[in-house]
Amino acid sequence: MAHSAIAAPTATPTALAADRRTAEILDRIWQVFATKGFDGASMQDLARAADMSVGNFYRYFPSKAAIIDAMISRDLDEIEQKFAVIIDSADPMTSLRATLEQRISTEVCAAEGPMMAEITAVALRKPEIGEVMMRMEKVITHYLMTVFALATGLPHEEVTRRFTAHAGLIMILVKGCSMSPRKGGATESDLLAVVLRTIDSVLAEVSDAGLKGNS
Amino acid sequence: MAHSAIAAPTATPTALAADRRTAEILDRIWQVFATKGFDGASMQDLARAADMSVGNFYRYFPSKAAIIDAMISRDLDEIEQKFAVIIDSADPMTSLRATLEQRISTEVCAAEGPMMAEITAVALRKPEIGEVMMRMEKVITHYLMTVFALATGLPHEEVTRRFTAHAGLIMILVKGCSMSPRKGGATESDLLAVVLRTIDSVLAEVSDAGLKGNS
DNA sequence: ATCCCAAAAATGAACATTCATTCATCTTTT
DNA sequence: AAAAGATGAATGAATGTTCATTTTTGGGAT
Repeated sequence: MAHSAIAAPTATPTALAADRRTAEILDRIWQVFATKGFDGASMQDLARAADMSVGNFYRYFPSKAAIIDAMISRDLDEIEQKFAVIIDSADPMTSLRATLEQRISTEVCAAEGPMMAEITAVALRKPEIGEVMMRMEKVITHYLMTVFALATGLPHEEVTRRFTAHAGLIMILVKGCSMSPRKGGATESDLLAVVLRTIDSVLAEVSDAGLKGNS
Repeated sequence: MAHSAIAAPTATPTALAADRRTAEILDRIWQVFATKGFDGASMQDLARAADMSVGNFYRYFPSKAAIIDAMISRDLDEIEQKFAVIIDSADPMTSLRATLEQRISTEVCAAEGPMMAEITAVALRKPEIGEVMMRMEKVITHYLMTVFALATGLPHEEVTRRFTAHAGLIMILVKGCSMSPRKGGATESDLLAVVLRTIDSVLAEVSDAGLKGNS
């Protein structure tokens, strides 16, 4: 019943084409969700935004939940790519910090905050989507643990035991920044600075554990 | 056009009765919003939850936005009462910390997180509600500044200049906690501890500014 | 190149619901 | 009995979903 709307990349070229098509559709409709909300956006709205007929739209997304599902999967793909770069870098911790700073300060698009807020709200309301979101946070946490393990030299298991909550705090901060009401376009620079300092202190705490443990 | 759904308490006894009535209605319907969302909840849903006819319901709330408006005003009233206690206490900073800890760790109701998430999402989507929410955050910030001023002995104006961003961070943390997905019922205690430690360090930073400035 | 055709993609009208909003009417209060 | 409170059926517009039909695509045979 609960299946990913974006199929895992199989060998079939048709499947790849379909994936590209759904990705293109997502590009066109995500703003509708951001501006009208999950229930506020009608299937006809979405179909029109995707520039296709209603009937055809149903061929790609049988429900709104499937769309959110696909969007989250897609975000996750982006995040995984970024983590791959971070983990491959010479200094993963510094690289992570840089990525987080960019994520916080850059307003990728004015509609990204509302989108994140909407997904968060829906996740708390609909269990099916809540699970998808939780999976995403689990994966992100896992990557963070990998970075922490690399940076401290501690075993992955110990890092997980000690710093999972730190990962949770970081995710709250990043989310909170993108969802904070923007006036001139970006989050107020003062708030941004304080949040960034907080992130630094969280990361420093992790790094310190590595120094002490490896003495 | 933009008016508060809960009228300011006038001298008329009728107005007081009306306020009590709307408050009672809010008590009955806020769960509907939390479980179905802003657009997902229909007027008939809300009227049924309020235990009255649809037509009568419109007499109290001419629109959904008016309901959210009233809910925010009501939350603000609660918050103002808490701040009144904090400011009157012997050690406002410690009292603030205690209140924040309670706010973070207590799950007042299972539906409060979804409600907060929903309001946040709607605020970013509908400008009319965004303004109301911003007013609320402005007021909260003002109260925090008052506490900070009391605790540091610094003038209100200087505190505002230096620590408004700190207030923003605190609000992000509190919001983030109530909106983080709960598994067993409350937020994971580990995450809670880390968040509380962060709040402590933010408050400590403010207090330190007082010690240095008053030397 | 050309023709053919089956599979896939795309259409949009149609149907049954549901929703927001109104209002003539009834009931309670003062 | 006047005023305020409360009712719920009625209306018209929107919405989710389906499906019979049309269009496009891709590739094998001529």
